[in-house]
Amino acid sequence: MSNEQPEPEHLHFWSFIDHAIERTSRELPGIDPLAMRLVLTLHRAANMLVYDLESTVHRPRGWSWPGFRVLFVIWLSAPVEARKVAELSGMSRAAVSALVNTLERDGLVSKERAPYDGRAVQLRLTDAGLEAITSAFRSHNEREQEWAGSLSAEEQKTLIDLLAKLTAHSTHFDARHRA
Amino acid sequence: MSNEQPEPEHLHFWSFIDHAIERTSRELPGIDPLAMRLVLTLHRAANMLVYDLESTVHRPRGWSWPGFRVLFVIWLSAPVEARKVAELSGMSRAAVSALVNTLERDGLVSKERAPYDGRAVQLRLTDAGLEAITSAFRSHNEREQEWAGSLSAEEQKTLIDLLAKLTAHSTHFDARHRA
DNA sequence: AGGTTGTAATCAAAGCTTTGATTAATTGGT
DNA sequence: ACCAATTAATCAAAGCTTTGATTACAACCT
Repeated sequence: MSNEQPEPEHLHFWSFIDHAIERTSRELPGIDPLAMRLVLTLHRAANMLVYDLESTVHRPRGWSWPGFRVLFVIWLSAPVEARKVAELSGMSRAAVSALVNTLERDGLVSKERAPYDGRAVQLRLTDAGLEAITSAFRSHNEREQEWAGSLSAEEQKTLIDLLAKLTAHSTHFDARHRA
Repeated sequence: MSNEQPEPEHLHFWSFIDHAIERTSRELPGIDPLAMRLVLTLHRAANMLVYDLESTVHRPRGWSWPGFRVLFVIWLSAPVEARKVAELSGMSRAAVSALVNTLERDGLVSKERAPYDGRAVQLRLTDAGLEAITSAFRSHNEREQEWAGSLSAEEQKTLIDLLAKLTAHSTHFDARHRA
């Protein structure tokens, strides 16, 4: 395995996946290049999407993508326990706890002890939080439409079905998940 | 918009996307539910994949997914400037700078000033870094095969093509990207 | 009632990421 | 030769995330 390829100038963002697959499957036996391309492509697509939505929709409003996700879940299920927000959003409980602190500091979320269980905390949106999430959500969905518009409705459905199948089957080989 | 739905106990990870789409498209006119489902499904699939790979392959070896990504890029393009690593991996230059510091501290990467440009830094793997990345990459690809195995080869190709189309077309509506 | 076990939330330490500012070196125009 | 504009890397501050430990409360069992 040589580290002395002298021409990384010829590598670019769009060609790197091809290069990586060519190089690794040539040099390492037993690699599955299709699985590798699937994971690299999926990760890159999600990253680009998140970066674009965060920088065009959320940061200009003064908040983050994780903050949006938490507000979104609380909006659709309030009053809701912090534990549930973690489950629904796919975050850890500690991450939700930290995030809710900043959202509470910014006046978007209110927190109070559950009357039926002294351990649990119930979360709700404040009026400002409700105003913020509905406005941001519209803008967010407009941007989602820009992205989805790359594909026909049929293609979008196919993509959704394949992704759903991928995640559904992850339960068949004991994929690790949070909590 | 009522926040007083009293039964978030009936919401669960797998049904939340359906609930969110039903609720938002009922209450907010002009929302595109298909675009929304596409983005939610894509984000969730990528998150689950990353979480599983990181917790089964990388953390047990004592490193992180971002560390793996940087080692991977350096492996396939060394000697390479930090700026190029940022471009190829889709990270910011500052993130690469910070990450390379920890990889250097851990003895996996070496850093030296480029002879032809006093600003640039050239990165290479150390022997330990090369050993680490080849071993981790095999294990990583085995896990990728578990995930990809949920789909037939034809389905995998279709999924890759649709994701590639999505990202390729992102250039047509001035999607924001790093650097 | 008392004690064990389990669960919700939070804390602590470490790491990654972001934006914006700073430093240093190169390039290009005059 | 000189000065302005770029460019590479890094720094600084703030925020998010992770794992593992801690605190507080609840449930169960005898």
